[in-house]
Amino acid sequence: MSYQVTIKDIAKKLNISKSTVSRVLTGNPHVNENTRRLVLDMAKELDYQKNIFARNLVTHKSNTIGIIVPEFVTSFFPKVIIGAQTIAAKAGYNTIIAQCNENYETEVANFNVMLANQIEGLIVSVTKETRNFDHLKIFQRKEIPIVFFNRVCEDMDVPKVVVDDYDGAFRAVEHLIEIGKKRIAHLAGPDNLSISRRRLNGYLAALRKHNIPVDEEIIIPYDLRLDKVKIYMNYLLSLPNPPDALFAINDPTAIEALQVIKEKNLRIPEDMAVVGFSNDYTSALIDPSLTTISQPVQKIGETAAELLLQLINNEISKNSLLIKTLTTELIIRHSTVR
Amino acid sequence: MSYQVTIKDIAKKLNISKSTVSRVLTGNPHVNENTRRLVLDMAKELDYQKNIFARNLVTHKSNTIGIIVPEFVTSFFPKVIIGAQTIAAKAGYNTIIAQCNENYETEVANFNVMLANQIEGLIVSVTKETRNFDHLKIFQRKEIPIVFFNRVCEDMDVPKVVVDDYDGAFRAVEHLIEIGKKRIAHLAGPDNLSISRRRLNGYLAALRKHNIPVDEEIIIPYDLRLDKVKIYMNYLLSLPNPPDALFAINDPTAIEALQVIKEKNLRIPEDMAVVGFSNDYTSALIDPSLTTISQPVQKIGETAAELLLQLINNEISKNSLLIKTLTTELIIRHSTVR
DNA sequence: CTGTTAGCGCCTTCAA
DNA sequence: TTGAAGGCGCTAACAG
Repeated sequence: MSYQVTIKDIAKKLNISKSTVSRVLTGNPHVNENTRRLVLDMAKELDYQKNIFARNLVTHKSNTIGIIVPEFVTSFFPKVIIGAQTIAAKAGYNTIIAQCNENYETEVANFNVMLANQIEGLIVSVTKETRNFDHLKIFQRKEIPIVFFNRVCEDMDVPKVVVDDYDGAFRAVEHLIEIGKKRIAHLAGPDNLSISRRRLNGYLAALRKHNIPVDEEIIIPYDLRLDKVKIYMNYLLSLPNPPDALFAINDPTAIEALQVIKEKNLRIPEDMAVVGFSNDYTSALIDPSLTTISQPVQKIGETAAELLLQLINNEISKNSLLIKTLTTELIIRHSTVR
Repeated sequence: MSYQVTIKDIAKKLNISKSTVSRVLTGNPHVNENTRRLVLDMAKELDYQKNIFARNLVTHKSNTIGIIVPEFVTSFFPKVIIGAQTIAAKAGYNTIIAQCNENYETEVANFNVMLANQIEGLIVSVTKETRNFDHLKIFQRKEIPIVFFNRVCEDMDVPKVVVDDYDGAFRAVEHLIEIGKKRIAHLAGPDNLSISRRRLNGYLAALRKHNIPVDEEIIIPYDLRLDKVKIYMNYLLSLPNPPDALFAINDPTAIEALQVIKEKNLRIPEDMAVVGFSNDYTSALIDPSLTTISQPVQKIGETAAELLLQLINNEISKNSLLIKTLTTELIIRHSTVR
């Protein structure tokens, strides 16, 4: 690391005390307007950059928040990050980003990185493997505020930003019913993720509302590993009484399913209609284009960051069981309507 | 920020000196095996976490590298980051990630964030707007090593990780020629990006090798704003002598182009064959699937990080004009071959 | 092998 | 309005 200009250097050059220089640089008002100018000019001239490590050490503040996401492959989480980072930056906060490759161990490791960096608050969406939340509880013990989004831990008493998965799923399935489908399968997510459960419940509610019998045989929870989709679709399509529609937990799953259906030369949507969830970039482009539920991705990140900053600044109580639910939108495309 | 356990606390509890505790914690070998155990146990018991700000302050090392990417929307850059982060983590380095929304001002701001965080090295791919590189030169002046990847600044004398764009483009175009195409258009990138120029050169070389005349009329550089693709495609297709194939600078561009061609009810690949570059997630899924050049995405990140760590550790000279060129692969799909 | 000491660069009393 | 001094938590000599 090369030499860095310090407050001492500025003080020496100007032949004044370090404390005066420091006052100017911290925005302390009790400084002569003249000396302030002098210091500021000199700081600029020397290209002074505050040593944040020294500042953090003495102020016990890191001015940094963390974001931990389960993966980086779909565009969903990166877009959420953009939203969160924008808000954080406006408030003068740095952001540390970590992704977990959908791996629990990595998640725990990332939490420790956050701890080591003394972040003032954390925005999290957990991996699909995460069933144990002890690593999160350390943050609560240390009173570092946390905000969940998307994949939340419902048992934990912290603010969450979610979309109305129940309602989205409900409308997705109701749409399938409205176009005349009678036997709707569901490729569900792992039930440790609350989004899986909420979407499943929306699915069930829509069936019930329209007096369609629920058949456990065609409700398949899986671990979101896309290579499994083919197996489950083959199973569904080989049933004596196969489904005429599919509601998939998310778009990648739906897209995988579409490939299998196409390989079998079944007609979409006549033989099998498909709805996904998320409105991924790809969904509008594939053939047939995918009917799906879109989420306000960037807004999710913004909302989470706003919430977190309020918690950090004690503008809202850490214990307030705050859940921000954003709305979704049904986007109808050719996988359900020709 | 809540109370943090310090070396002092451990020392007090064990009634030994702080320096001994510190020795244990920094891996200094000159410590009695017995006291070492004692300290380690107590550290664990108290859940001690080293204050990295204090450590960084005194060691003048941040143990952190930075990665700046132009955008976060396509999966390319996030995947590169995964690769880089893996290598960095193995070497005990933290990673700070910043993305620029393809915006020059944001890029400059992000460079300052990196500076403020005293990163020991930086991995960068610049935005499509970046034509001025002064913000990079500050790093050279401070002797903070930089490694470029993908979108590099060729004038700067720093190591770079690229794929063989020239060769990839060459093979893409040669493939079009081999399937019988005679008039191949090119939607090129902005010429401030070297990848644009290298891919253009590969295109030109392939034409020349096969004695196909170069027609400037059907070589269109554009600013990578996808909404423009429609305009350019309409132009190309309305020419009195329209092209029978297209080589697009990247997959998103090619995919946009496919949409336009399909809307016009032209046959792909008979009337118009298309090749992209990158092998994005979507490319295999759209209809027709897109022939493209795939890049070893994660490997790019890994290579960049390895290079950077070597520079940081002075294992290679900062001035060595090092360019790592990774190879690409032609992936033939239905947009060129039925 | 262990303890003492002196800072790293900054902020913040306290006194002038 | 300014200066001097102490300390944040840690590391790294220097003694012993």
